[in-house]
Amino acid sequence: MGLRERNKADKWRRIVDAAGRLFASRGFEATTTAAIAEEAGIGTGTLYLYVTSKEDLLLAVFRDEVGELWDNAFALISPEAPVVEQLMTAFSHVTAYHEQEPELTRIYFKELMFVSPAMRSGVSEFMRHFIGRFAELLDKAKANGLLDPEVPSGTLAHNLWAQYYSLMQRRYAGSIEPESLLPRLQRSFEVALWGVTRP
Amino acid sequence: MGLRERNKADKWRRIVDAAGRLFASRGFEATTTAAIAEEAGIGTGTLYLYVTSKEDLLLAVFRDEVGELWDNAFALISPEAPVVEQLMTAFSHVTAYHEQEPELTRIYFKELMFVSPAMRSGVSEFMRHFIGRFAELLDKAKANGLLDPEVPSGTLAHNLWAQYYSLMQRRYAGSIEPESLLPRLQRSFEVALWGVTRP
Amino acid sequence: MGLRERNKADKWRRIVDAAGRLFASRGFEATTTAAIAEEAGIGTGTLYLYVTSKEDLLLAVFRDEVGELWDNAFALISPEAPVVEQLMTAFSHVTAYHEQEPELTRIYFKELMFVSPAMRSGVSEFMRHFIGRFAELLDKAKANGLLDPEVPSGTLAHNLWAQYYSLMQRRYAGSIEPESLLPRLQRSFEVALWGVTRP
Amino acid sequence: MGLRERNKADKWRRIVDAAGRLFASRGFEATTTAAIAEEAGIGTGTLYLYVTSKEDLLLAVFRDEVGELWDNAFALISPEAPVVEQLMTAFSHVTAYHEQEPELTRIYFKELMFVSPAMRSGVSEFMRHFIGRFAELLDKAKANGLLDPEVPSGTLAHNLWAQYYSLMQRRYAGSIEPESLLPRLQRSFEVALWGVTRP
DNA sequence: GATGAATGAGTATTCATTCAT
DNA sequence: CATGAATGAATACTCATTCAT
Repeated sequence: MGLRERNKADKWRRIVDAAGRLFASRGFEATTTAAIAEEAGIGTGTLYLYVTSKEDLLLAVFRDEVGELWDNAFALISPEAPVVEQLMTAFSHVTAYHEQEPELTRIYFKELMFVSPAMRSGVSEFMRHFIGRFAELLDKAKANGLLDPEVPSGTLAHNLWAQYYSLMQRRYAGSIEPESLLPRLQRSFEVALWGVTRP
Repeated sequence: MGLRERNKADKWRRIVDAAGRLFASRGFEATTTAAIAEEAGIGTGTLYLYVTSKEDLLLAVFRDEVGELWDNAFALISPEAPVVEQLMTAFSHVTAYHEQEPELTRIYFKELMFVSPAMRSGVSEFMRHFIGRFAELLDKAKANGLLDPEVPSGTLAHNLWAQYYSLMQRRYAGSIEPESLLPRLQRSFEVALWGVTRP
Repeated sequence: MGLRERNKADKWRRIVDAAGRLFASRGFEATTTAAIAEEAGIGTGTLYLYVTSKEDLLLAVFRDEVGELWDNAFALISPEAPVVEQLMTAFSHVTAYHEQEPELTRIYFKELMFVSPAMRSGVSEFMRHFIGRFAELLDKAKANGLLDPEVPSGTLAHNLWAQYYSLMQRRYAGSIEPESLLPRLQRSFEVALWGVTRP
Repeated sequence: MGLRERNKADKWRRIVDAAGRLFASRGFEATTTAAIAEEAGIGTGTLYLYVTSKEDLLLAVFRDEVGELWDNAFALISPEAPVVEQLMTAFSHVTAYHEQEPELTRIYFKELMFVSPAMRSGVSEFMRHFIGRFAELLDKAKANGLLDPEVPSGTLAHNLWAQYYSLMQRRYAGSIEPESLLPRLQRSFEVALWGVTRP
């Protein structure tokens, strides 16, 4: 990596960090691109050499933070544990993290679903990736005799994700209390897997 | 009903109809409250004798239209049919209707989840009501021997609703194609009910 | 006074009291006529049977409160005291009272000077009246040998009033500190009367 | 002065001129910021790179116009003339000018006294500056034997200014006739200086 | 006398994005 | 590569007042 490239990578880091900090403390709309540029120590115009829009910047922050978060979450799973336990291990790690930055999380769930066409695929891809990893998890569970081998892993993974997503949306829209999130999630999973898990 | 009351009810109808029409054709943000008032044939200030905000108006339109829609959808169900078929009868009625007004539907799924605190309970209540009706449907299915009586109806109803909601959000965010909506929904339901339906 | 008249006088009292209370606590612009009507226990339209405008109402409150205030202030004066002392007796009574309701006082000095043509004479008359009483006070002082008999009482009274008014405006515009008001006023009067008072 | 700086100074001039013209012809409230921007040949947003609010703009116009006006007024004074004559020379110049733009003058006296906290110091400073110049004038008069050296120049200057200000407010509130302004002012000054001027 | 439903005018300001330098 | 001055679109909501009942 040359000096120029290192310089560029460094700026990119400063931008993503600055944006994350500001979004978390002020909210998405209340954060101006000028403030982000200043916090990152660059000119307002320079920002647009790195991203195409403010939304794009949010996506970058999201991918950076939440991608790593899920990677860590998957690493915690014991493939021999009962399926619901496996799921809860991963999801409770993620929700615990999100609870530390409720404002930023709120933004993710509010802004990221209805995003401009250009960004849409970025979000979809992200989700597809992790839904895919859940499908793999389910396949492994089948191999370990923990799950009915007949049930389609892909669709089941989608369903589980939808359960999670729905609950998180309601949580961060303010419709359900923080403390009821995990119990509800566990019950959702238990019911979703009712009749297909093998002792 | 006295003259004044009839007059008031009539104005309310004109307002909700006008708002629905305009939201559907121009979108939520692009529709000005002044345009709604004009379309309804009242003064701009009069609008606020009936509604506390533009958001409140959207909620009114939603309740008015979608409430009836779901009432009709439930009326179509044959309680003796297999559970997935029952579900698909109701949901396909609803989705078919929504496909006729994609812009308005998009607004519902985009705007109505993250609504200001004052309106939040209105939305939650609406959903809880229809999720409750699905729970009743499941209870009946249990009584008819179509469903494992052990599985908790309430949580299962929530799960099914989350499946629907998730798919609709992706559909109207532009992430999945219209024609794949119903097949995906059916597969979701089949998997969600896997191992708990009784022939 | 017949029952009807008493009723009317009673309502008028309730209106002026309500308006005074609300102006003092919320400010002039922030107080709606509807709120005043409610506080007074009458209908919104009824208000306009007693006043012609919100401004008119402010003037009524002003006359009611400040008229009595100045009457009391003049009653405190000892005509044999040195002129500056006489003045300070009256003015310090008035300013002390005003300091208890700074918001309302602010409104008087901000709103009442530039009032719509219809109300203008009401305000002018009020001031002329009390300036006239100061002129009388000065005439008495001349008779008592406390003041140069050559100096025109009317113009001098106007000057003293202008000194007071100017200081009060600055005080309630926030340009000078409360505690410096009286010392400044006294110095102003001393200089205004420099060379014309007789020991 | 570089090109960019000249460009900026030029824009600032165009803005202040445009605002002054529009305020004078339409009034303060009736003048929209959009109209000012258009008249100045800049974008509506650009205005706010030069000014923090519409009120701030009014203050700028005031300082620009009235500051120069008073500077010219002081230049006309002959320090050897009797004090009242010196004062009238300056004040009559100012009032004559103001009479040419009564609407703008009305705005100054109505809006500028009760201004938002952020702007307050700007107004105070302006007045203090010119009151200070009157104090100097009085000091010179003392040196020339025209004024009792005992009387405090600062307070007397404040008093004279209050006389002027009070009369102007009444004039532009519509309470006194244009033609009576100068005679009243002269009488006010004569009485204010009664017993302290030396032949 | 009393009511209160209806009216409708009216605008400062922000900020994502661009592009000339 | 980097900058930051310039742009301009875009609108919900309040509330004093009236007048039909």
